[in-house]
Amino acid sequence: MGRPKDKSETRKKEILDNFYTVLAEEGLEGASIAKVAGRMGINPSLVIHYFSTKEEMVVALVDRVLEMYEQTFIPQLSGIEDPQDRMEAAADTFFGSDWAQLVDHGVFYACYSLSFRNQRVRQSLQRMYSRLRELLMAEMGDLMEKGVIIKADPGLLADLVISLLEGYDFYRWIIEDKKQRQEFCGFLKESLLGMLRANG
Amino acid sequence: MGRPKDKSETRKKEILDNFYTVLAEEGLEGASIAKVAGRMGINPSLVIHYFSTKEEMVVALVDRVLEMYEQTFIPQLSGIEDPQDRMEAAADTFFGSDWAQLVDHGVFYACYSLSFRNQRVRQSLQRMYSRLRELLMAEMGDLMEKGVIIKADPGLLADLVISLLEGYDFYRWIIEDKKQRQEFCGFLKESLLGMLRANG
Amino acid sequence: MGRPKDKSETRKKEILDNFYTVLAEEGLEGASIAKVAGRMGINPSLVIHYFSTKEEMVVALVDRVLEMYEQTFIPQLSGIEDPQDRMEAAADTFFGSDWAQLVDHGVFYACYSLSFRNQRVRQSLQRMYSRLRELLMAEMGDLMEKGVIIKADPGLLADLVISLLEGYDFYRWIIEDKKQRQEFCGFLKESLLGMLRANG
Amino acid sequence: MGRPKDKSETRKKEILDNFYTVLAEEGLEGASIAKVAGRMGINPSLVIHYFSTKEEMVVALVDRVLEMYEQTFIPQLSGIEDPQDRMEAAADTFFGSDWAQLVDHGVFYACYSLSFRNQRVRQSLQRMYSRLRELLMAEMGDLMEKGVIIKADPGLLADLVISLLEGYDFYRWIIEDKKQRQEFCGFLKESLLGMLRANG
DNA sequence: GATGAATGAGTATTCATTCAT
DNA sequence: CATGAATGAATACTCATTCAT
Repeated sequence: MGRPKDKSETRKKEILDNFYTVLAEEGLEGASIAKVAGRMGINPSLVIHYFSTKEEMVVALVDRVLEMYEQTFIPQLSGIEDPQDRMEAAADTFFGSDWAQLVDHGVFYACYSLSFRNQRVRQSLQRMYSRLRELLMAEMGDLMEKGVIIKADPGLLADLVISLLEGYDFYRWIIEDKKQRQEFCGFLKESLLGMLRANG
Repeated sequence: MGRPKDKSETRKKEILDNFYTVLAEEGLEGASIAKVAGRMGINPSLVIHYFSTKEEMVVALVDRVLEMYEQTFIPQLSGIEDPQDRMEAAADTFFGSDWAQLVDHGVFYACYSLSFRNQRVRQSLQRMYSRLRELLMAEMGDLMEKGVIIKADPGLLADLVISLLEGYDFYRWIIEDKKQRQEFCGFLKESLLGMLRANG
Repeated sequence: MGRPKDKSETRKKEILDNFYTVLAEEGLEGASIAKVAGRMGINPSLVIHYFSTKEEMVVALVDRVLEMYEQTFIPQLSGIEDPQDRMEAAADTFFGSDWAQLVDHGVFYACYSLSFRNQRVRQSLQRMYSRLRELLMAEMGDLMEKGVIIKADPGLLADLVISLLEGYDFYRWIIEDKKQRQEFCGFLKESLLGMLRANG
Repeated sequence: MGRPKDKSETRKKEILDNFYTVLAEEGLEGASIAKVAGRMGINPSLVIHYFSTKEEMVVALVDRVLEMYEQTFIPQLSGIEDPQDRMEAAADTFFGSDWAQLVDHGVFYACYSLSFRNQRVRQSLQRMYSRLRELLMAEMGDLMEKGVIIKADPGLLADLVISLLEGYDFYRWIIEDKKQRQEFCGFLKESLLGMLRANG
């Protein structure tokens, strides 16, 4: 089945991989079709042959990056029976180093940055976060029912989790001291769990 | 006094203002010396006469932007006698629209983005956040003494406030619905205050 | 055969020809990619498409110029049976007007000048002169055996010939008077032959 | 006397010295008023204040360089009584390292190179060489009278000396091996003396 | 005598893209 | 599918020079 399409698909992926690397190394300002092609040892026109336009390539990359995020948090938020355990596993995921190192920080913020001028990029971002939010909401609802966490608007709770998570991601880069960063990470996780956990 | 220096200084400011606008409109990838000069109706080489390099200009812009932030949060965090009131005033500042609209979002994240490849930019960012952190720590210490907030490591509390603040700033852009955004803002502020306020 | 390569090669030659002319007319300081392209009615970026850098183009030009020299003295130093005749033919070549007008004087000294700051250019020059020296040495050895010239270190004799030749080339440009120049040329040739010819 | 003019003169000299250095380091293509001023820590406009034009500065430099040559060979060719000794002293001067290192090689050939496009530069060169020639001619005449050297047209002999000298200067740069260069130098000097010395 | 503002043309090089092969 | 020729606009930056102070 679909042999020719396969080749095209793998080529596209290959190109996006190299574009990703260039983006990580040189930022939005420094990323160019020529550099991507240069890294691959192919002709720049070939890159355009696959993506027809630089914008198309950028959008494809953003989608790929966001997909990577998605495919990480989806499996992590399931599979554990005990709700209390599951909640903590989720927190571990978000504040763990796997998640943080999943996508190059510079690349992610380049995408975010781009969303201010590129509507398609912004929509991709919104789609991704809305899926994450939905997942968190379902989770929250479940945990509430089981009495593990406070009873509140699940949507707002999800928003809270997301912003804390992103705030952590953002601020982590500012803290240079490794020990301080680790302490900060632990404290943030505890604070979040404390906030959610119903208590009396 | 200091007439000649004045002219140079005002010119530099003028250039940075225009650079800021270009950056807001076209992002890092689209910002160029020629465009800045074009907006001002001057010759590109004059821009270079003042900032001998594009990098120099970028760094100057970053410093200017961060200074704007700083000069906003410093005065806001003082002047109110009653500690309880002051804490709420601070929260209002951070989650209020003034703060959010102080610096163009795209510009701020362009600066942040740049910090991944430009050491000087990163250091400027770190300097700014370290000042904010210090201020918050002092504030926290004070509030703790007065028994208004929970007793905890003031440094960690400051970190928590900063990440919540930045998480809010980040995520706000994703939420398109205005009403949802407002609700989210209010909820976040309340959550923060709730976390800080000594439980009991 | 080799059609595609042909096109590239001829284009490159075409560019070098025009570069040569620009160099002759405006010197190293005045030669620019834009001027070369301008002469050809093509886009400057096309020049860079072929020689990815100005330096690369310069080096190619130098090699081409030196090749022209080489391909002139190689055939001249052979083909005549009688050794005495051959020696005089060689002298005629070096001090004749063909050789002198082979390569534009200004261009040649521009290349030489460049060799002080560009290692590759210097090496090209050295390679050319070392070939000329080898040829002369072989010739000298032959002439010595046949008793036509003095017996001496052939390497040193070759060096002597080369410096006299270059001294002539250099100084010729200083002498404005045509008649004086011709007399000087004849005298130099005779002096050289006298020096070589075993005295009596 | 002439205080203000003095300052102006020393300033000019200072500028030319720095220009010379820049020329030696970066060649004709790389030399610019800005770089000269940069080296001196003064404003580029000040350089133009003294020389009004780049060309004027270049011409002044050429004259200065040639003057340096002149002021070296003039004193060397006098002061020794015995004619035989004087001739050998002269040869020592020309083929000695002092003369060779007097003016940076790159700078000298830059000047020579320039003479192909700048009439004033060419004339300066011609003036210098004509003085050298005159001096040599007088010397030759004297030596002929005294029977130390061959009887021939002194003008042609002077031309011969000059071209051998310049050929040596030119070719020395090509020979990389130090030992070979020294041998070559000695051989050239001997050849010259042999040629001049009355046969016998 | 010296500085600094300003210009305008010029530099090499890079860019995304199109087209023919 | 892939290359290479070609373009034209853009990039940061340098240049010599003028002018006002």
